[in-house]
Amino acid sequence: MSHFGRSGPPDIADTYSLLILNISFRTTADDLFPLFDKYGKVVDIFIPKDRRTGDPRGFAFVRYKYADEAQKAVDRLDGREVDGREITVQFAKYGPNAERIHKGRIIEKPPRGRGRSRSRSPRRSSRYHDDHQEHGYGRRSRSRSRDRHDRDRGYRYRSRSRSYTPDIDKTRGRARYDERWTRSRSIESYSPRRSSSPRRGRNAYSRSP
DNA sequence: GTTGAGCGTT
Repeated sequence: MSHFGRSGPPDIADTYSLLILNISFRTTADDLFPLFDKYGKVVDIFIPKDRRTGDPRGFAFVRYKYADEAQKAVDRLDGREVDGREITVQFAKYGPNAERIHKGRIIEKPPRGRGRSRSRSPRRSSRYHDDHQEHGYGRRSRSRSRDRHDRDRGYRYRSRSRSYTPDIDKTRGRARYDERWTRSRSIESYSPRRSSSPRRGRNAYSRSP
């Protein structure tokens, strides 16, 4: 039975979330359920996936009903070999709503609105500190190897390409692909400034020695 | 067919 995550989170009121890292990309909740359920009562299992490609990111969340069972599972399944890879089991640090989690359990949010003294000065101290954070999405690259793969292919392709005739066939195929991408990109974000630099392209006409 | 630091939903 794999009705996990089929209808969203069932109940995260009194449940302890565990984070499973270093799992195989093909590992599913069904594969982890019998493993974690053996050490305790598993309430729900969720494996986040990429919304663009839809591929799993390589980690899963297992929610236990009791903390003692979760702790045991961490101590037991942590470092276990699953699907040929060693998985890492530990308590979740953050929550689904970006909330803090203590010992795998979500900390209740503080009541807002009522009881808040608005008579206080509007000046805040943590504001400046938070501002120091980087505004850009400097997150870790999900797959740096994949990028390298693409780049490597391009590099090899360029180095290998030394003829003029066979390029036509490939150029045509690539042109169509680029057109499709250009159309998609035009809708998302259009940069007229960029297009207004045809000179650069001509200037960058570097001849291969 | 692949990859490998990290923190979450139809």
